[in-house]
Amino acid sequence: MSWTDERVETLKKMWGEGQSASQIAKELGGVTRNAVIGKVHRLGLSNRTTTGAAALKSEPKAKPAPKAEPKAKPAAPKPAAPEMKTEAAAPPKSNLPARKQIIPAGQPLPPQPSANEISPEALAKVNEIEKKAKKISLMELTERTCKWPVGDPATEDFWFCGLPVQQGKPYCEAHVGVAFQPMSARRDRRR
DNA sequence: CCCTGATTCGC
DNA sequence: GCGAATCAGG
Repeated sequence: MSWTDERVETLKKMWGEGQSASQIAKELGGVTRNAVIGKVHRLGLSNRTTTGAAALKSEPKAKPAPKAEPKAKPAAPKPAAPEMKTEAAAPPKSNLPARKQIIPAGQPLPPQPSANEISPEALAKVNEIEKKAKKISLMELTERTCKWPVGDPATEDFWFCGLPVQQGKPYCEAHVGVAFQPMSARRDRRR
């Protein structure tokens, strides 16, 4: 595949929208995110309002002893970028009255702190995402699917969240929220 | 581990 | 010009 005007346009458009290089690559097809990034650079359009996870803190560090720089590099074209918006990829969401008491717990899973000392927000979030849950079965679990169990294992109404996990954690972001409590009220009862 | 962009360098 | 490999950071 080559960079036709069309493809370049799509690239520019998406990049401008804050899409990640991998997403753009996926969209275009036939190219990898590396190719996209490479092109982006060659095109001159680079830094936008840094996307999502990576490359946020890349700040040109002042060199402590920059005396060995015979090359003159006065040109520093840096037209101020009025774009100061952060990534805004919020999918439209509709609210539905949450139901109560979900997040049961299979058995060997999340330590549930009295199911009420949990951040109301976290709970709300869980209810919210459970509607989006992929509802996968035990065998469909992979290293990167949320392993949060929902429903009663003894029922047909049982499934695992299955959403993309939070990096490192076994659950998706929402479930991580209720699974890993900051530990506060529940002090050590053993001492 | 997964993801992100940045750079390098052989083609 | 292109992009895989590699790097750097979250």
